[in-house]
Amino acid sequence: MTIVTRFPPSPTGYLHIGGARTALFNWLYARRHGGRFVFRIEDTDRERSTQEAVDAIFEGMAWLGLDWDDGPYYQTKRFDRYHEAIRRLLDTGKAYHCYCSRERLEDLRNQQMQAKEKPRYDGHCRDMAGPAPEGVQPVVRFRTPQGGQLVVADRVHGDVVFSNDELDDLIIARSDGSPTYHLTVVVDDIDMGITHVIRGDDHLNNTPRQIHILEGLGAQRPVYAHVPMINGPDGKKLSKRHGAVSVTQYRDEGFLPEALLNYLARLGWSHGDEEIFTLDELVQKFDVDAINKSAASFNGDKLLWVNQQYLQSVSTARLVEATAPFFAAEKLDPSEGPDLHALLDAQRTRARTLLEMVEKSRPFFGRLAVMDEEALRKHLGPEARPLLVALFDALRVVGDWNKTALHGVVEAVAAGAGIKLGQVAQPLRVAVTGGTASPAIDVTLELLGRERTLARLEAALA
RNA sequence: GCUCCCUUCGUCUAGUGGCCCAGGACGUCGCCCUCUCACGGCGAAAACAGGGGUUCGAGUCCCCUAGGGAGCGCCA
Repeated sequence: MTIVTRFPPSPTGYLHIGGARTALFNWLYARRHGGRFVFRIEDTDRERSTQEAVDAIFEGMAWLGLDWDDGPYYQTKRFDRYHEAIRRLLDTGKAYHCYCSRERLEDLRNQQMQAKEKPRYDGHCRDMAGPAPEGVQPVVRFRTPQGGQLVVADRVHGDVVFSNDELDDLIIARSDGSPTYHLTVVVDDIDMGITHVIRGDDHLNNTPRQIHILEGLGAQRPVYAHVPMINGPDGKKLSKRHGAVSVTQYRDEGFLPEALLNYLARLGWSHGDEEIFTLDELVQKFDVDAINKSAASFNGDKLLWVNQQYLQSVSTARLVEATAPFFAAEKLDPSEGPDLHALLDAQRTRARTLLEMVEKSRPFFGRLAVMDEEALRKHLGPEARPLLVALFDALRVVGDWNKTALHGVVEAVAAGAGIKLGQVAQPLRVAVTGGTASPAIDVTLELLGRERTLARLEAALA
């Protein structure tokens, strides 16, 4: 049997962290088993669905590299199928027309709430005999079996039993004839041959209703796996006030998609003590049975660490490619600086994001815009002058401008002055980069190049 | 309110009755490396929500309590 999973976002906003993880799990599961991953847009809520949101979701999926084998399907283009299903349910007596007014429903609801009961439809029209009321556009309700229980065999939660009496006869078609959510998902999942439904556990309570409809339509139940939610760092529901929730925000902040994916995979899922997984490893090792049951809190520090791990291990070519947008955003022209490969290799252990990597590379471009005042005071006082002069003279005559030669020069100047390497490296560093932190001094000088180094030393002396 | 779900260090988690006076990772702190910042190495503090059972033995099984979450819409 081919395994078919799906990701069905409703386009009411960007692709967020939680959705991305759900998509990832479905994608991984399909890839792992050589199955198919279907992508579907649940846009039946025309009030809230927007084209911008559809585009944003595509953008997020593309950046993450989560591709699908089937779709995208749009529910708004599948109304014929939904009407057909509703018709069939009506014809087989598994659904019925309900003429109750919204007012009656509202009153019923209030009464039940007041009596501290669970609000649910009372089945008023369930067995209505006689002619239909005049001038009322009815809704269609599903006839939920009464009595007995339904057990959802969930791959992460185990068997969850619901008593049918807790469920009421839900509306599957509105009075304007349009289908509602529970009906559309079920019809879609049947039509698209979905074998595994992996989704947030906020849907666990909805599952028995959907199973009833599904079986009412004569279909086989898929395998269900309800994964725990992702909360904000404070353990509360993830929202904008927690900072970045959209995956494209992470892209813009300088995270590598593979790092985000790695981090997300480890939220609610684990494989022994392993932390870093390549995508291939994830595909190989991911399994819904290893998903845990409790909600996870999003931890930005750990994401930063994971990203840093990737920054350190990724190829230099990848770094060049990935930092390009950030150089542009920071208004730095890579062609006006040192060899990019060498630069990025020197910075890769010093940054946790691509953005940070580029920001820290600023001294290697153009002229020194900002100088760290405190560093200047501390390292470039009058006593540093003779040192800088010696450095300038020695550096000016360096033949081959490379790390080894430069290291020799700095060492020689230190020896000449009878001081430690650090005592000359630090003033030099400040003079030449404007700050106290940079790659090793010889590497820094090499990256800067002869011209820039000498010019800055001269400026510092003046 | 009713129903369902969840509960191991601050956080992500390992753990499927004895291998656990609970392991790894992030973060924190200390030390080492070191020309700075980092990387890296070593080490420390830090948890089985509480209470009852079952068992020779419970983080692991059962029950209760507490706390958290979700669902209960002519939203998805």
